[in-house]
Amino acid sequence: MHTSTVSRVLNGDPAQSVRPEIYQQILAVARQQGYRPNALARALKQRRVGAFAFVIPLLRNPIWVRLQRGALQRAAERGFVVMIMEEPDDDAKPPDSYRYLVEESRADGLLIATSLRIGEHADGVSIAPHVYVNRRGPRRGNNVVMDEPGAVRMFLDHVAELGHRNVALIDGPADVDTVHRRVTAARRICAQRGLTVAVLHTAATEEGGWEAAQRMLNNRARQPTACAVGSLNQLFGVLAAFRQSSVAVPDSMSVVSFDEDECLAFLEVPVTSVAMPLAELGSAAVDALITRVEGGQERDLLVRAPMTLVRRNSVGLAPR
Amino acid sequence: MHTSTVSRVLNGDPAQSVRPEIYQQILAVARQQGYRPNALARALKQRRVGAFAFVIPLLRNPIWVRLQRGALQRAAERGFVVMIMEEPDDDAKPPDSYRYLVEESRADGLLIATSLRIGEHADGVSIAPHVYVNRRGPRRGNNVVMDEPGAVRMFLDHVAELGHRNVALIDGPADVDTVHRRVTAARRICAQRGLTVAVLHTAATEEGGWEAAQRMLNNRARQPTACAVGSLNQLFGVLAAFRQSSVAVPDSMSVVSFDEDECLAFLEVPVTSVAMPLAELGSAAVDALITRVEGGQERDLLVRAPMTLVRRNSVGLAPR
DNA sequence: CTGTTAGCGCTTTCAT
DNA sequence: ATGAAAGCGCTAACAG
Repeated sequence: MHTSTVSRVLNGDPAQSVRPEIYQQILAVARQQGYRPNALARALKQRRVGAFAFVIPLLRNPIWVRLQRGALQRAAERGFVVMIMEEPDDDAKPPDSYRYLVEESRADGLLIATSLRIGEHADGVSIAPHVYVNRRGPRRGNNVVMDEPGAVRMFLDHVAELGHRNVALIDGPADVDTVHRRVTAARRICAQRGLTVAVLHTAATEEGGWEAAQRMLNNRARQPTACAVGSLNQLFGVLAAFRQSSVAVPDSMSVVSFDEDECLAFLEVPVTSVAMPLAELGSAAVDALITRVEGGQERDLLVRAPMTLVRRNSVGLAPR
Repeated sequence: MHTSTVSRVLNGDPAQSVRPEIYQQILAVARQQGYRPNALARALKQRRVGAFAFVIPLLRNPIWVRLQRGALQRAAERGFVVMIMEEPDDDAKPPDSYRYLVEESRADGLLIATSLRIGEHADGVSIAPHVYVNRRGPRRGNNVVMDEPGAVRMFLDHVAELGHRNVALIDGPADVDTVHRRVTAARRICAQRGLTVAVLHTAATEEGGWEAAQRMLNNRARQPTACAVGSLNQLFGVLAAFRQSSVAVPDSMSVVSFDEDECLAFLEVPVTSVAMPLAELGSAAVDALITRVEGGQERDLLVRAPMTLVRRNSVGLAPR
């Protein structure tokens, strides 16, 4: 009287055709012996591992942990484990290179959040179920992103209301997808409202922020009075540059960060930020991937969870 | 002429008893068809998955990514994949609760870097191969840690040389193992040298750092003139508190961080830090775990890679 | 209701 | 030097 019956009981077979006494007995013995079904054997049979691989750039940027957290939690809820694969920030491999995880059936699908650049992707992951997180891949239907234009609008609404007419956007390299979307949105919205916007692309590091801020300050024409900064790391550089050049925040320059982090509240001038729904992005991506794995409808996803403007002290009235 | 032969060829069977022509042919076909052995089936047979689980607290603290990076890279070099398991910082589960990953044979072993507190651990993981990373577990032989006393000494040497006699240590809760080791070392070394040391335990957050710094400043007796701070997050709070109380850094107070991060160079007063060998810690932990999985000698490990004092501007001569 | 059987894709004796 | 066969631990289809 065995193994298959046990299997049925432990998996709660829908056709619950097991005598209650046996049922209880099996459960009891299993619990008592601390029995664990071997996930490998099960996966081998069912052709489904119950695991995803999440490819992320290992950056010193707290936003990724929020994203990870959202994804890990949702995956756990839905019975999947997630293995994080590092993408070294320097020499980034094409997303393609993680396909092997699915081919070896170590993973059922791929969550891809590399620092992928536009046009950089060979269309190679297509065979394996995958979803691009916070980036758009080569094909429609596999992308889940946040409302970057909405974030930009939130920044512009806030500073325009305080009288700013000349703004700047300090952000990462132009070919990074998120950056591209923010920049495009900024240009469009500013054009509509008759604001001028300076866009400064630079490395997503403290050093990069410092350099871009210098560049902005040295440009004589139409000095911006408000600027938004793409990442927390850049923000430190930007603030340092302003400090060094004695540009007072917010009196001469208003500053908004697109990365929210608690440390912002403790800086010399607490910095206002736009808090994006990163955890929701992570969980939405997992849901989307599960849908794909189960053969569901492919479609691009815009995470609609609300963003919020976290008002601190780095934004003020436009000078003069 | 089949499957077993193919297996032999692809695994480079030591008893290389395959005719060269067949050998080449198999290799060619395999490459051409993009054949990937199914890791599951192999694992099932060999009773070894080629995967580790790394249990990490998902904190907004960049030190973890360095540790992760070290571990992931080393694991990849040695043919293992690593899945990161989140340990929610609030309600931390006992390390025991990840044993199931090994029992289900999803992982060959566990790297445990939870915010484990002293005495909190049921001795439950013992069955599964595991290694405590940057923390000491209940049993000897499974711990790999860094030289925290060395870091403390580096701080004390540096400030003592500049004439400081009263120092403080602002760090996490007393029952966190790393904190415990730093505090013990600080007390011992200070006693030896006739320095006084104030120890302030607090939450490992900006808020915690702020609170502890206030507490330190409000204590009338023997004001410290130099303090070390356990984590980057706390550091922001500490600096904010000093700023608010008009305590000049480094003129009235020297500050050293035990977390190194590039952003420290861009703060209003660039902060000196002790840079710990975190990547080496990660890779050493992986090596140790592989040793255990392969049934090798168990022993505690102290990562000996050099620490360095990153001198910036937050440390000065003792006042008066 | 429950036991028997086959097979997931691979490695590993054991024969040839 | 290679093929045949068994089996890792599980699930699913089929008998009884």
